[in-house]
Amino acid sequence: MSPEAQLKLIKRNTVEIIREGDLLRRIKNKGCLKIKFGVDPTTPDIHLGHSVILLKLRCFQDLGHQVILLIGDFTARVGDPSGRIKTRKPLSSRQIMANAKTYQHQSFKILDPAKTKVRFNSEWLSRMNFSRVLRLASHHTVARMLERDDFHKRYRENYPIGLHEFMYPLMQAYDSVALKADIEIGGTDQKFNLLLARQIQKSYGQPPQIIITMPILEGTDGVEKMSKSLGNYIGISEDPYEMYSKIMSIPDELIFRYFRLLTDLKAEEIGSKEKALSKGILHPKEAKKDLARWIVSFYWDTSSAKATEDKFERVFERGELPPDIIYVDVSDSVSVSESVDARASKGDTIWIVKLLELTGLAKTRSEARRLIEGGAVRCDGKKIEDINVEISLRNEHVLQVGRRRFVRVGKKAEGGT
RNA sequence: GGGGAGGUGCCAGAGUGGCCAAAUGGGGCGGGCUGUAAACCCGUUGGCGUUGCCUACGAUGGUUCAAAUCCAUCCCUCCCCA
Repeated sequence: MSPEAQLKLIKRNTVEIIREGDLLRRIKNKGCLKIKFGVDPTTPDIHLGHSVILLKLRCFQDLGHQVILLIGDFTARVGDPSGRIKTRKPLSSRQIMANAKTYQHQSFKILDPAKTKVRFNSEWLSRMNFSRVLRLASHHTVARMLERDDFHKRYRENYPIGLHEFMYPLMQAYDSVALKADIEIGGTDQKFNLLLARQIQKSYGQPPQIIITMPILEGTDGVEKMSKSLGNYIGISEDPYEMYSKIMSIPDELIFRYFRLLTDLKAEEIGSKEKALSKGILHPKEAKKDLARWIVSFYWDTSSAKATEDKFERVFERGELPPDIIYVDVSDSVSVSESVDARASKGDTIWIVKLLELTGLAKTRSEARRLIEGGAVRCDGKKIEDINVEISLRNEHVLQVGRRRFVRVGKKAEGGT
């Protein structure tokens, strides 16, 4: 593909490319470029927010370039201060390695493993001695470090900044030196770090990398960026139904942003959907279902997407029971049941509050009580009004908490103790 | 090294001897409305078979009939000066 045509594909969805001219020139001169993407293995789960970048990397791979997935196993000991108001807790190296492995595994849902090189920055960073660290640090100033938005904010608001945190951007920059990266890609929140790497590369006599920033995807709340710690994320390894449901719960305003950033649909196609929606021809819910179906098909397959949609329609559009309610056998617990209360000593019944806790529908008994008091609990479709209800276990029951959480309970084994 | 200010629930932030499981806001959860969207309204938000009991306001110990609140020591953070 011609360099110009490549550039056009690469540019799609990017926020900024510094510098575009360099990129074009490098494609012309080198052909195959090394694209670095740094991964922070502090959280193991990849979500759709990450996938915005991973999809772009996939695009590079399809154009014949080489992707380097850089696992920041060493830097994870510091933790990226980006956007943080607090210093991060360092993880154990065992935890980091485990996360890194999961990360790799998940990223291959998008990336082509054959065209992905995985590297760990402990390879070079752990071997840096103090004099080399000093040399690296001498290339940057405190004033400029404090220009970084999050540092600036923390400094101004009297929050602590660990000195080691200042090293984080430098380490990340040095990774680019070690890898001789042609391009580094990251979210817009990484711009400072990405730019710093250019400067450091120059100090080390290397041509500065081209940097590409990608938009930060909003999470299911539609406001904050998608992240696990905020609990507004959609993981790419979540089961299809979970994934589908979460997509259906995003605010309408996000539908087309998701379409653009997360699907391969042609811009014109997305545009025409958008037009149809604003004219009232297309119901937002239908547009969202299209989106959900597309995404689930991408990360799983079309048949599970279809099955998931059926289930969704059944449960939420028609109010029927889902086809695959998880079954919990509570026989053991029944026998152990503290039959302090005479009512419970019949042996074949179980207190509803306890049952909710056992099935995991409530984390604690107090929570179970609250749910019942709030009118959220149903047994076989009938609302539970009384906190003291004993559920007979001679038959199987369907327990429901809220609108979408179901569990079948029963007693299977004969013996027990 | 010297001086000063602080550490409260998931977060922010009141409370300075009993009326405090701790105001208020945010977030979460649940209910209503709906398209499982948003907005809005209501309830709830430490544990426990719960008109009561237990554990909790940085940590430990003390004063007191009674401590988030007073005292001592320790740990941590911030500011100013050097």
